[in-house]
Amino acid sequence: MKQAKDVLMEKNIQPSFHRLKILKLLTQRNIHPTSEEIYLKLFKEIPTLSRTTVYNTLKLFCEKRIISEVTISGKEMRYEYAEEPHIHFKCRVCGNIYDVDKNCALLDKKILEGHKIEEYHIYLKGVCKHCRGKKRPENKA
Amino acid sequence: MKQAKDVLMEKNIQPSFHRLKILKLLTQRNIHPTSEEIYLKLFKEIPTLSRTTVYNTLKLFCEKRIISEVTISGKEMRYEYAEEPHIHFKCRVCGNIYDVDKNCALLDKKILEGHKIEEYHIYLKGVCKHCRGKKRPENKA
DNA sequence: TTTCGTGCAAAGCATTTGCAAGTAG
DNA sequence: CTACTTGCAAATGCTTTGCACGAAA
Repeated sequence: MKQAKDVLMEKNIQPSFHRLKILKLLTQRNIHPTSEEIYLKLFKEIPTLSRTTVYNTLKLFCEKRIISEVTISGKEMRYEYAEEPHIHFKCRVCGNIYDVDKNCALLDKKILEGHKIEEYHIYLKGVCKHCRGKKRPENKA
Repeated sequence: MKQAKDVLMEKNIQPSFHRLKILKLLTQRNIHPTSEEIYLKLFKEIPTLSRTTVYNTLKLFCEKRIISEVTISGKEMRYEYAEEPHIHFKCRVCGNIYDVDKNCALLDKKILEGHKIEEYHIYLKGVCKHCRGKKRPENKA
């Protein structure tokens, strides 16, 4: 795994303390946090952190294609550090988001019906393997 | 094509004037309007229409699985009347959303890595065939 | 010294909610 | 009469913006 500092330097972004913290948090495997989740988690370590900085940083990282937006929820934006496109699954019972199987022929296509494809966002919804056995599955999200 | 009135009756929804108007608008082919677009369009014919009614109706239709939510934009919710799952493409230059090719093996799967799939949302982003020839493509959305 | 990173507070925008009035069976 | 549909206005929640302070190059 590339060093967080190098990732930023390569994109001509000053590797400030806050930016490094936010990027390191995002490089954890299989997480898709909201800006609020990022803020709350880092706030414990950095009590001076502001939501604005989190938003500014996420916006900057998205523009520089370091992270990508996950719009699976429709309610709030989620973010992930993704080096290659993959598929997301959201469980309507527990609300968890899982990364699943990458072997999708669709992901290889660069042109489809004449349109140039730059980004793939594949969102599946249903009931996850952990919730399928539950007696009374209730929608959480 | 089924009659709008019958679609609602089958789901035990009173086919009120407003509901029929909203449903009929949504059954047009290949459109993915926001609630605001629906409101503005219908407001011309129905000056007493309120945004609340549009929201209430869209929520009801979603719950009854008559329409589905399209979260491709991340900014605002879009809606569509979709009888079968398909793929959406959003052009970052003109902002238009296109329905594309349905032949995706993924769409046949009911179970993936143990998770039960109930909904498919496949969003592609890039530059559409109409904008690819433009001199200075600028992001619109 | 000039630019950049940060943070507060206010504003913005899409959506939801509480409640009251009107309508239909 | 009773339940449902509608609409206004206020509230909510996520995100953006304006602006000022302070640190870094």
